[in-house]
Formats: sequence, C-alpha cells, structure tokens
Amino acid sequence: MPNIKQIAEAAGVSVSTVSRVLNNHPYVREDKRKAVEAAIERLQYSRNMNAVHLVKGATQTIGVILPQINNAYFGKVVEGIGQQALQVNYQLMLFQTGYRANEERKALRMLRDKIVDGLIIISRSLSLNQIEKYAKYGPITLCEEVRGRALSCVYFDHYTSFQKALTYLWDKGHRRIGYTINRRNSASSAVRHKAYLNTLASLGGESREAWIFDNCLHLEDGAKLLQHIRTMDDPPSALLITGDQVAAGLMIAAQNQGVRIPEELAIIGLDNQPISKLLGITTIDNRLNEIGAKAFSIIYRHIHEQTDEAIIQELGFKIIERSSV
Amino acid sequence: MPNIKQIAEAAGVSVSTVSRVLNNHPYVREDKRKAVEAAIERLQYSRNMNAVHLVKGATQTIGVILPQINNAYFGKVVEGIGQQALQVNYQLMLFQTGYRANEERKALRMLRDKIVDGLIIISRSLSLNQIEKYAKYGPITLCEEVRGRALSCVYFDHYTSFQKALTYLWDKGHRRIGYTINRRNSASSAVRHKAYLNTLASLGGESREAWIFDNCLHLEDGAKLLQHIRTMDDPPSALLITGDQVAAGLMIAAQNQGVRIPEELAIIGLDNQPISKLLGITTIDNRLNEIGAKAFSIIYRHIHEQTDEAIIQELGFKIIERSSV
DNA sequence: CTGTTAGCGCCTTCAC
DNA sequence: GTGAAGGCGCTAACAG
Repeated sequence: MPNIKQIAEAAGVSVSTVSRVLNNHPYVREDKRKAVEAAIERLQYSRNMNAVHLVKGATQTIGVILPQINNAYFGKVVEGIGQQALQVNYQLMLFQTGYRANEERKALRMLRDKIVDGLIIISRSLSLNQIEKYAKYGPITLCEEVRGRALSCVYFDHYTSFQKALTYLWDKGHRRIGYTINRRNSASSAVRHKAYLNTLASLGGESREAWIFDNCLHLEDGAKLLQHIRTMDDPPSALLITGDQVAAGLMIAAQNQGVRIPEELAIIGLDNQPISKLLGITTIDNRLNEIGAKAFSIIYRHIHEQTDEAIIQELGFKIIERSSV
Repeated sequence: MPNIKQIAEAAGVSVSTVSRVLNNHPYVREDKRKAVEAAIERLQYSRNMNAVHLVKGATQTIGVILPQINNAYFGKVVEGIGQQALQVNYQLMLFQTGYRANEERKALRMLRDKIVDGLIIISRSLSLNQIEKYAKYGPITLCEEVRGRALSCVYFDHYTSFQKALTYLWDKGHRRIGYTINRRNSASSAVRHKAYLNTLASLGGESREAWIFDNCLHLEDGAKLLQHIRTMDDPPSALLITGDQVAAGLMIAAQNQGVRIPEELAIIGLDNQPISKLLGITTIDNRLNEIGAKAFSIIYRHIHEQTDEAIIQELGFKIIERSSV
C-alpha cells in the first residue's frame, strides 16, 4: 500500500501538498489538487490513521466501560452515546467488563495509553479513587452522581425518584413496601437505601430488611423474585423494582401463576423499557438515552474546550402511570 | 508525559533496552530491568500505543458492524464476539449503522485506514460486491452464508431451520402457515422465502403472500402484528416468527386481548432469548453467542495464520419445544 | 546482553 | 502557494 510520499511523487508535488489536500487546507492551486486527487485514485491510496493519531495525539475514539453489552439498560445508554458520537464522527470502543475490576482497569489504561481520547463509565465496580487517578490522562464521565472530584457525570436523582415512587405507592394505600436492586454495594444502592428508610420514616411507615431484594438485573431474576416472595410469611404488598426487565420477568411469572398484579402485589419499574408498556407496568422514565447522549457531549466538551473542571449534570425523571399499582 | 527516550535516560540505558522490558523480551540483565522499571514507575511513564500501532501496522482492535446496539439479537452476537476478544486481549470497536449504507461504508474504511485489524459484519445493507472490495485491506467475516468470495462467514442454516419449523407446524396439524421477517430485501429473507414455498409445496400445503409479514424486529412489532392479523379475513393459524422479541410482543398482546395461543394462533420463535422461555414460546436455538464467538475466532485466525482463503462455518440449531404450538 | 540507527506514515512549522 | 525538514513515540534489525 502506497504512502503519502509515493503519492507526492506520482503527482509531482511535495508531501506537504498532498497532506494539504488530504486535510482540505486552503491555498492549494487547483491543478495540483487535481493531480493529487488523481494520484490518490490511481494508486488506491488510503491514509494510515495510526500515523495521524500519533502525530495528532488523539484518536477520535472514546471508550465505554459497561458490565455487559447484551442488556436492555446498558443498551439504551450506549445507544444514546453512539447516536451522539455519530454526529461528530467519533468512534466508540466498548469495554465489556462484567464488573471485574481488572477489566475496568484495562479500559482505564486505554485512556492513559492514548488509545481513546476519553472514557464514559456507565457502571463500575472500581472505587472512585482508583478511577480519579486516570483523570489526568483524559476526560472521564460517569453515569452516576459524583461530586468534588476531577470526574464529570450525568445522572438522574435516585434519591428523589425513590422518594416519589415510594410516596406514590403509599398514597395508593400500600403499607408494606419493598424494593429491589442489583448489586448491594453499588453507588446507587446506598442512596436508594437511604431514600427508602427516610421516606418511609417520614411517612410513618415501616421499612424492613427482608423486603429488600438484591441480585435483580435480568428478566429471569424477576421470575425468581416472585417465587421467593410467595414463600414469605409476611411479603411486601408493593415493590419498587429498579429495572423494567426485572419487573417484566416478575409480571410474566405472575401471569403464569395466576398472581394478580396489582391486587396481590403492586409493582413499579424503572427505565421505561418498551416491554413495560406492553405489560402495563407503571414505571419511571429516567431518560437513559439522554444520559448516554449527555455523557458523550460532556466528554466532547472537555476535549474541545479544554475545560478541565468537572461538569455535573442532572437529568429529570417522570413516573409513567400504567396499571401495575 | 514522558516518552521512551526519557525513560532510557533516567534509567541510564538505551531506548532499545527500555523497549525490551516493555515488551517482555528475554536477554535483559536483571539490574537494568529493575532500573527501567523503577524509572517507569517514578516518571509515571505509559506507552503511546498509537506509535506502537503505527510501527506494528496493527491495532489489536476489530470492528463490528451492526444496525443497532440496543437489540436483543445483535446484543447476543456482540456479547459472543466480546467474550472471545477478551481472551486474547483484543478490543472491539462498534459501528452502529442503522442499516445506512453510508455508515457501513465508513466502517469499511476503518479497515482500509488501519484503525481496525478486521471486521465482523453482523448485519448489513451494502451489497457483497461493495464489501468484497475491502477484503484486500484485512479479514472480513459476515454472520450469514456467503460463498465463492474473499469473505469468511459463520451462519446457521436459514433454509433448513425454516423447513424443520414449517414441518413441525404442519405435523401439529396446521395448514395455514405464515411467517415474519424484518427486511424484505435482506440476504436471509430470500432464502427463507424459498424455504417457505418449497417446503409447503412438498408438503402439499398452501403458501400465501398475505401470510408473510415484514418489518418485524422489535417487541412492539409483535403486538402490532397480532392487531393486524386479527383484522384479516383469512388469517394464518400458525406463524413462524423470526425473532423472539417479536414473538414475545405478540404473545403478550395476545394475553392482554384474550387471544389463546396456540389454540387460536400457534407461534414458533427464533433466537432462544430468555423471554421466550418465560413466556413458554417454542423457539429455535440458533446459538447467537457462538456465532459471535466463531466470527471473532475466524478473524483471529486470518490475522495470525495468514490464511487468506475464506473460512466458511455453519452452526447447527435446535427446536426448543414449549407451549406456543 | 546492549546501544545505535533507520524507519513506520503523517503533519506542520518555517523559509522561500 | 509550495517544499524541505524535523518530529510524533516506538520497534527492530544490525553491529558489537
């Protein structure tokens, strides 16, 4: 494969001239430009972008850290990132970490090693301290609330959304309210737990450890959850389920087993996935697509405006009433 | 940020020695190695991988062309690719094309421009002729049957699976059998259509244009489909649905509207997604994860064994009987 | 075992 | 407008 030098020779100009037409610089005489373009066409030239990346010190690529690609929640966020990236001709490099610290670290190193110009972390297991160490190598944006650090973020308010949802259930007459999460020790879990305790306390209601269920991420987890709840002596009458996949799994299992929703168990989901609409599940729209889009925009601003200070952005949410409560 | 030269100075050795320890070459005296490592640590050195990519002519990255990330079908395949890539420390670059020819072309150019070492095409709209032009720049593997070209592929047999599924429905007593697809003019659609016509002909059954439904890809499409079928004068009694998402959407809509499956309408899905299990949908397991994994392995072989000739690999499938037929 | 040196392919001052 | 030349950071002969 020819390089820029050979094109220069073929076109009878210097490499700088070739470079100029390659980069659409002005000040190139029309006939030379034509000659270069002809040579490029004739020799089937294509730029080796690695050389460009080296000399420019940037790759127009941003990395995305996520536990798994094949998941409705992460999928929606990545989609948002991708749509935005497309607009400005950036590429996406996906790091499927499975929440393994080691894989997350590998991705962080990609930033340090200049393989990506920035990093979006959709979900993580590494500590913020660990992550912050890499902030000096390039912009990092998390999809969760982070303050007082060299890290930007977009998020929606877990606390208030929980509060609103719990109150909603309370107003509908529920007095035994529980909730589900995925990982016990995630950032959002702590916030949610606090919201749960505080809200119920202020409503004068009861909160119980036994009404909190973890490891709920996939459809199947919802089905298992229902199974479990049916064996409980004093089951919750309503559940705040953090993820429509799980809510859907529970809903379908309930239909299969003749458990009436909401009469026997009321549920409210999260993420506003298509399936919740089909199943009539009341849910919270947390604008996942926009979270992804915003995350990208923030990275982009960091790169192009040299703004070093963290950008913090909160996105709103909305309860979508359907018939599962 | 320091470069290799500065590390060399700091450690009192030459750049080659630094390069050697960086790349775990043998033949480096222990004390020098230590000195280099110390300097790296002290100066917080990290390699600029773009330089490595340039000099090596490879990036350890492979590109994946897919219409959209947020989709159960593509998600499963990408997951498979990713798992395999992880094993050998390759990165994945995702190109979300939305079936736009222009976006697909952009991705192809990434191969030409050496940004990726190979390309996996999960689904496409560009012609094979167009794609084959880029094969000279690096290995390309499609997730569909392709023969007689400079393109490798992994696929499962649409024809036989259709045949088997149709026969299955026939044996269950169905005589008015239809099917769904996504895009009319996709590669698989032609094959499926032929399988449909041939199989029913050989069974002595009837095939009808009106029993073929297109634009079926998402959950919602399944719901719409049911709607549509209910307005038909002479609806099919059984449907071969190419995608469990669509099948699930139809199933849920049916439950909502009190349409009995399989009594009033039998369905058989495809992809063996988790949701089909929960809903009791009979489906075809086409091993999407493995398709992804194999696709990566093929690319990897091309890269490391210099095998230029196309690798063609067929994966089996299996009907999973549940209760929707 | 180790250092010197010539690239990898491109961009970008700087003079003309 | 245009070309010469230095440099981006690293690897891999080659010579010792």
